[in-house]
Amino acid sequence: MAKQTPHMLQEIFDRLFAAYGSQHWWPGKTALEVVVGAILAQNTAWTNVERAIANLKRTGLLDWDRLCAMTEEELAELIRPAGTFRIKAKRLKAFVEVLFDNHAGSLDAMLSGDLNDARSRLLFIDGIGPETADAILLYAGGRPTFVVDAYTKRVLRRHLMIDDRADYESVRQLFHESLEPDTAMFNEFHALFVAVGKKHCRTRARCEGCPLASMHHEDAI
DNA sequence: GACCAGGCACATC
DNA sequence: GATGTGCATGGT
Repeated sequence: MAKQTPHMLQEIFDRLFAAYGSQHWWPGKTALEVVVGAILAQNTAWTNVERAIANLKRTGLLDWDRLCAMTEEELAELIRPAGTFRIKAKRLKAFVEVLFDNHAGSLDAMLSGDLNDARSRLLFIDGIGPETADAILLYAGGRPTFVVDAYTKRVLRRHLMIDDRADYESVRQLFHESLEPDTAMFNEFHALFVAVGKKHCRTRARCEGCPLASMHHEDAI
């Protein structure tokens, strides 16, 4: 890991924000929708997640009590467009079960308290891995935890800031050691990684005009 | 018709 | 502890 990493992360953020501005991810949506979206989005294109959420809204089932009451099979059928729907139905039910059994149905209670404790509680739920846990904590709970996704790794890898096989926790650690915890900034930073990743770092042919182009760079994927 | 998309759990070596 | 595989839809 490069020693100048702290400054580089700040510089990357500054450059991306200057280039793309505020991304407004998950704006104006409820915490419930964020949680459902985070689980449905696993290894799935966001357009498919939106179809599934639209199905839940249309039938009036995008509601904690309704989700708790319905069967896994009914839920699976509604979220089918999101793909891996049987697995995701089980995961949503697992989340809702913990929410009601351990936190009296209060998402606020579930996501509050010591950040590491709250994170551990989420990770203990079947189907909630590190990225989904961090997405829920950051976007639904407003907690300052960094969400490391495929784009984040790809961009950092491409700019020689991480080893190609760096695991999730080590990359997250990098952000938490290098930057002051700041919910709004972490939110923005994650979205900016997706923006630059989609536009420039997906293939080697797209480096033209990349805001990070003059930074240390690896041409190979 | 591959290949990918805002992963995760589980099996196996 | 690292690597491989199933899950499954819709877009490119």
